[in-house]
Amino acid sequence: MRLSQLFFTTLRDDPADAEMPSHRLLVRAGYVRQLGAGIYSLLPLGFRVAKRVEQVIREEMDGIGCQELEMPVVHPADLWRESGRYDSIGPEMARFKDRAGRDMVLAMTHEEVVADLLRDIVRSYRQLPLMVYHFQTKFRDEPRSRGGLIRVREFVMKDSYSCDLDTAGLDVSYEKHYEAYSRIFERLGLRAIAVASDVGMMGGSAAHEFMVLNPAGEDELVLCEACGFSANRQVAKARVSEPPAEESLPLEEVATPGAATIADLAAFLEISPERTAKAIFLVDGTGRLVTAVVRGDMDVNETKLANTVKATVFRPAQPEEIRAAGMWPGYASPIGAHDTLVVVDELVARSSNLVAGANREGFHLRNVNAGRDYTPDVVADIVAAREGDGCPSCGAPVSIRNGIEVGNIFKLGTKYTQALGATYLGEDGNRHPIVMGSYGIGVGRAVACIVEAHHDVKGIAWPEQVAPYAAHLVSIGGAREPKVQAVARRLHDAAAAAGREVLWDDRDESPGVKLTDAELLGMPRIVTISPRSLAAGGVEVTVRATGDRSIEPVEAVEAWLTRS
RNA sequence: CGGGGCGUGGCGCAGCUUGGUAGCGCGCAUCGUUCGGGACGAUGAGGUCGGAGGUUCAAAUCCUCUCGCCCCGACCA
Repeated sequence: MRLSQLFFTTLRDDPADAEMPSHRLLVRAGYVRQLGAGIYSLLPLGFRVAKRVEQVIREEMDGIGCQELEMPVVHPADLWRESGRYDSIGPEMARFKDRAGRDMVLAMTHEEVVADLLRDIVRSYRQLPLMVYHFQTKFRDEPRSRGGLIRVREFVMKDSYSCDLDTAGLDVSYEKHYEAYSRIFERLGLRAIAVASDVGMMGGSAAHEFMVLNPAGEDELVLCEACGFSANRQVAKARVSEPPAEESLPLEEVATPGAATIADLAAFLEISPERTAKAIFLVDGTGRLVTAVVRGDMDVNETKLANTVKATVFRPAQPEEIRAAGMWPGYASPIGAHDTLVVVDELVARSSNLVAGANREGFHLRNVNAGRDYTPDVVADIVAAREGDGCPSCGAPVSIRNGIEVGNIFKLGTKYTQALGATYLGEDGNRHPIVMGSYGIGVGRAVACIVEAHHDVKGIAWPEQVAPYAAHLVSIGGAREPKVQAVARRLHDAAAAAGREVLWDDRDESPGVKLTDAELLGMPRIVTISPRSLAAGGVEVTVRATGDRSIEPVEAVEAWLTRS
């Protein structure tokens, strides 16, 4: 491909709205262009990268016996009504009516379609197990897109679905995906770590997310260097030293004027925050007030809390709502509370003689003991793991890092097949729901993560497996140097003839421009052809990632470019 | 949805406070010189100042509304 013909342009300046390296470089080097918030075009270079990423994924999916197909982007709303998600999913799903007035949706995912296909096609246990996948555009109207290609609203995802007779079969399919994903990210040049994750609104029994560490990542991971434990902070258990066993002391009210925060309270009473209990008030989707009680030095993990009380969404409670339940914001505790669900963290339940609110402005109570002074409705692990807490597996201190989710695998179970009636007739003569798993990888996000991991101040440095072209020929001297032109054309044409197209910067630009652009674009090898290199015996080959350069005979480079 | 910021030629920006002929750098076009690290000279093209309404003799500039984009938060297979 001649650069003079390529539909692209490089930018000398960083685009004003790009912050992450991947965003800046992909725009600046002419790989992508933004159309709207979270909506991007892939230019020819970007498209080639995406195709190569897809090919890696395709090979690994095919390798585990997953069959490629294609399912629609536009779905009748009725299909989503059958699974119940038409109503349970919020405004992030785009809805519209067709000309006949039928409700339609833009697909966010394809569990329903798979289940619909299964109920059409699968009759007997002999037809299972089965795995299918496709690459398809998804539209999710995220409340906030950000970070260039990292978080977008429209994107291509590889999603696959396993369909098994039972959960034992699901375990096998899940494991196959786990292994395939590990190989995929390895091949893509991504150091992805699998972390246990929340199953969220997808339902199901187990899930892993494949995460790439990145300071700008939106997920928080709890990692243990000692034993390799890893989990999403949303679900990670924290091991904290056991509270001292003490005799319960009598309740004692103490004036704490102005001490409405844990920090103020601890300072005022000259005690450690560990000796206090704090109450957090949330209202769930049904309007129920949830009072969560954790130790003063810890924070509530809303995901854990939501799973504990079977809530889907929370909002912070208003002060009036808290007072209506018999508690006083700033000086609150569940003592004497009513009309609220009291959820107490395990650690608080096991602690003795904590300081907690008196539900009276300016007063706290010493020696509060759960069970004696108030009755928890639920006792559960609801706190967020902290940096330095004990690893739940080995006890060593954990660290907390940000990560970007590049893939996920879910054990779905029978949620969708039951709702849609996708069943098979078993060996036992009975009808059973098919057991599903679902597995996703965002292609564009993977591309962005590869750039995050493979770039320097000069530009991108693609791993060979995903580079849009294996080599970038830079001819120096232009039309004045027929020998240079001839060698460049020979290499370019030979590679093209061998089906291994290379990029050739044949533009009439100064050497500085061409070399700078070559480094920005990031092909694995930059081949410089100039009077100087020819005089030295060939062409100069620079390894983009390392900067290593050497003069190679033209024949050797030609052989390398054309080998299959 | 809450908070903050920004919309001026393809890109990056100044001009706005204090209304009065729209500017700079890069890029682009033509010609000439140059040619291994973002060259130089000359000439030139290109802008409804996001949009609508208002104030005014006069609006990029002041006022109102509106659209879009970015960042933080909330949210999120």
